[in-house]
Amino acid sequence: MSEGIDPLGDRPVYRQIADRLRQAIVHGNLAPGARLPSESELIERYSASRGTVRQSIAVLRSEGLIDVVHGRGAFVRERTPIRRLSYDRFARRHREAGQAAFLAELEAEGRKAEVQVLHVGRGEPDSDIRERLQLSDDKPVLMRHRRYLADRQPVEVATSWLPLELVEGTAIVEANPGPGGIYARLEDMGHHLEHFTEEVSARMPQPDEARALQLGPGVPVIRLIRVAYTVNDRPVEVCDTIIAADRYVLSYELPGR
Amino acid sequence: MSEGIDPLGDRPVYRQIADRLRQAIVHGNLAPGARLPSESELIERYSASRGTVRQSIAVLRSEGLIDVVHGRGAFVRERTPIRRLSYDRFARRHREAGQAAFLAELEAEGRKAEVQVLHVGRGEPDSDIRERLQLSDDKPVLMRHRRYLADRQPVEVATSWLPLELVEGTAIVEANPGPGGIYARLEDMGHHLEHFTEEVSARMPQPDEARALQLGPGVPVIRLIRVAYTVNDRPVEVCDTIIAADRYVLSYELPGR
DNA sequence: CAGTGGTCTAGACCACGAC
DNA sequence: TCGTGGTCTAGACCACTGT
Repeated sequence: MSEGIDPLGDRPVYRQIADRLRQAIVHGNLAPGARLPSESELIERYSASRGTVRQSIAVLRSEGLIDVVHGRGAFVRERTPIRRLSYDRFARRHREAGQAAFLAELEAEGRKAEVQVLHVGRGEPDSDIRERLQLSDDKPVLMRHRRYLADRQPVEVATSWLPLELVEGTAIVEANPGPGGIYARLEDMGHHLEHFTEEVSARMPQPDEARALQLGPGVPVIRLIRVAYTVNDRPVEVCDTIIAADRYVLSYELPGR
Repeated sequence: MSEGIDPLGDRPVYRQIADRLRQAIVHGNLAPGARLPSESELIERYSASRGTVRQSIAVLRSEGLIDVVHGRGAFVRERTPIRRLSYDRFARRHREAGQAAFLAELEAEGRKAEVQVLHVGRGEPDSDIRERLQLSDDKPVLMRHRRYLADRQPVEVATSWLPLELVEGTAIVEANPGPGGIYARLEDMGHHLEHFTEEVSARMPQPDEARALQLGPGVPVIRLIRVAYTVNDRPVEVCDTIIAADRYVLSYELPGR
């Protein structure tokens, strides 16, 4: 029973099988959460070898369409747009209310937010980060590395870099910088944050990122590099964030002129 | 010669091989453009079967680290941040200068920009697009589908949706809407564009997107949904853009308060 | 032509999950 | 225990790239 597969066609068998399964998924014949036919079933249905069938499964995996669980089977992944970052994320009123951006956002949605401070101390940023900080090579830099969870699921890891001479001896070098986070502390110190820039790109995760964010295969990450500027366009912080792309939507507002 | 691979370890052999190769890539021992050892070489070096070696190559492929060319070999992918969208992308002065945003940007960088209008006509948007347009189901919608190239390489495909009753009989329903693009035409008609929102997410491409953008495996896409508003927060256009993530960086500016 | 990667097969053993 | 997917092997034939 070749079931409409053409072993002699231009398109390889494993792709033809993947096409069939993909069709079923996007057309809803296989709903989110549904189990795909097992490998044995596919072998029989398409008269293909196990290797070929597994290759077709790998295609759908790399497309992020399914999750495969050892001993259970392959399942259509749930399509969840989930959350969004707002463009007024860094409004001063949030800092004054004693809420760091992440906590404020999630609390507004009734979610449980958690911040894990993984490391705080002197660090050596990549040259492009240092460049954004406009800091010469001999100046020491503070690194703050942390992970953010929403409803116990990791959603992003972030690394902040600040000139050490600016923050030495303040709460910013502590694991817990106090209410409102480090931006509130910078404001306390008279460093008013005038504007921010954000650069957004996307790529596949590195293995350590996939681990830290518990990413399934076929899930990319969004990389967000934010620079916080005080008066005179002086950069005071660079924050390098890796976001699980299946759990986030970023939202921005742009002026028309 | 197992070359330090442990066939009995917890970590599967193919992953151990992938780890070695990845190390060489990120540490620069294998520079961008360099050729990886051939499958035969890896088989010998690690005393593994061809299947296992190919599995390790597949890992690096799915991570977007290498490109494999039939008959030639596997090559370390070039890391090219390339271009960036600016936050003043929709400044009115560009429209007045008769330049649509994409063309203006690339020209400023000395690149060759091209726009291919693939389809213009009535279309049926998804319900979430219609929702963003704030248009009831019975109202007809104009669809403009196009592809953008930079230096002959496709970088994004975009689909714009506009209320048909707003644009019927204007240049906006033509393949070529004239200097400054459709935003300039909307302004001509008195629809001043006051602000825009952009939602950014990322995922792996669907097969048709991979084809249209000539994406290699392991390259995600950025999805950008922009809504253009005229006075009274009235949405006049929704633009749904799929961007090759290895060719773009998006750049935004945020106020501090 | 030789060397490369692309596809496919048939079989083996292992590890996980559910009953 | 049985069915599931995870890993690995040895071999085959094909298609593309370069000389």
